[in-house]
Amino acid sequence: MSDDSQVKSLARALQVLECFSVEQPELGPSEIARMLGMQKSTVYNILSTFQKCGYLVKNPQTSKYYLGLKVLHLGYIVNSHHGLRDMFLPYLNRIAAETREVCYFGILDGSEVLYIESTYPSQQQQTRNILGERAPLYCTGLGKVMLAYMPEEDVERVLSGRLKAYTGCTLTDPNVLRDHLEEIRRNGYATDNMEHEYGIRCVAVPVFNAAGKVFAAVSVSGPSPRFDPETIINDARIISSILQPLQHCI
Amino acid sequence: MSDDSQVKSLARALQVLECFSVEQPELGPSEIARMLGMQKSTVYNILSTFQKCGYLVKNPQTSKYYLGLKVLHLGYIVNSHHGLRDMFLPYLNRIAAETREVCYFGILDGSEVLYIESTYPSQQQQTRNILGERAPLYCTGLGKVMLAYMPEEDVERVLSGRLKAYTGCTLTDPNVLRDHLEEIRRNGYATDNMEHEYGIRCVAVPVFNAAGKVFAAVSVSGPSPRFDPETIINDARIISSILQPLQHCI
DNA sequence: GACGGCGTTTGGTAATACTGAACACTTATA
DNA sequence: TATAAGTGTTCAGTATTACCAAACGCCGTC
Repeated sequence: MSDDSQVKSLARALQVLECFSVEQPELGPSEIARMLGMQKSTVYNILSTFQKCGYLVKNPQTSKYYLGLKVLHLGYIVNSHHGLRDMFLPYLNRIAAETREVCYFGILDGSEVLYIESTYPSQQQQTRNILGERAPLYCTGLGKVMLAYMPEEDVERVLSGRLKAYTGCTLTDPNVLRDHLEEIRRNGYATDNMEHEYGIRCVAVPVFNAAGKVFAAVSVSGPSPRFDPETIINDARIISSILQPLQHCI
Repeated sequence: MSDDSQVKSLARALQVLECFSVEQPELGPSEIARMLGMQKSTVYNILSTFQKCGYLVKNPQTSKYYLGLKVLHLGYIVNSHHGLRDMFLPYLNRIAAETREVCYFGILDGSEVLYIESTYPSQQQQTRNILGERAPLYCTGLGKVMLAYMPEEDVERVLSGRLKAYTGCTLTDPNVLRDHLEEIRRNGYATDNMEHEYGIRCVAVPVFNAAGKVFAAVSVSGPSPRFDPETIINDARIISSILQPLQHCI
């Protein structure tokens, strides 16, 4: 595992690939070279190789590059291998229908929530793809409920990191958060009181694997006025009962 | 664009990445080295670099590698950039509900259909993720209806390729297919009479971009007995009318 | 206990990826 | 209109480094 057993040019190339984002889906050699402090021509060679292999596509209008459809296929293999989405989707649909709220399914990936799927109470309703989106653990319902059931050392690593305040409601004091996690464990579910986004409240329930460790969570969320204490308890109960057959079996 | 302006080590590394598939989601250095005719230690270095960057994960049980969650994020960016899934999903939900059949949405990618999304008539119904799956053009409803509206030279390139018979119903004679495409253009929709999978029939309608070129298609499919001639015409009409607002606007 | 499989480590050399400058081109400023 | 600053692209030389090959330790089986 020594550093010189790594292919440095590949690591550099992957850095280039990671410059592409939702905010900046199209980039040229100069932009990337500036972002990474690399040579323009070096970036160019990397880009044109990715293009030749189908991972990047060149926009002939702008001469810039964007991520190609080939990466979708890789994502498909991942999903198929994990199989989580397919396994959970029918349950998520039921949760959205019975709570009449938008339902989210996310898994624990390092110190972030990785969103896998969302479902909606009505089929006609406008929806959007969230696969691949990420959010912090400490300020989202999904994240906090996973944090509450994670090993202490992992929790401390998260709490000792930067706790950015996304809204005025975000809990950024590690001590307050520790007490809050204790309360979540008592309740068996977490709430998100507009800690990540203004006006959005949510209720989240953990999902445990066969080894008894939390690895995912399911939430319903919506406009804050709808989420009074009674609704929250009721929704948590609905989610828990629907997810029951999936607990401790993966 | 000469071949030596490419980063060869990157191209090799991407070859390694492409060895992973739905059928073989977990691979070790020896297996990959055999598949590609490369040196075992070379592959090992590439694998461990991908691992360090998060694109591969090592299974500690087997010491083999599998695709990590990071590639999902790249897929998310692609989707967000293209935005097709989000744009089409509400319409696909309506199509599934009104035809009471499973609805598929695929786009043209080279000489294949790339499936983007599927929707189901009932929300509770079991469903599966198809994003990233691919199928040939000449023997699927989605593929044939796109083929019917593609430029002649592209059609000929597909027809001159290998036309594998997936079932006894698959059309493998280029001349028969040419006539068949003419018929599809007359009808405005394509049918798939168990040409790709036994027992499955389907109806597919093309989607055109602002430049008037076909770039995607939508189909409904199901068990063959349900698809009598009358139902087919009716379903085609339903799909066309629901998709109407999306035609020629992308 | 020898063999064959695996993933991993190592050193030396031949391949090659990066540097840096120049190119052709567009856009915007003077 | 001329200049300047930006872009993507090309090219040669050099210093990096990625690959080859063999050996390692480990786990099975024969």
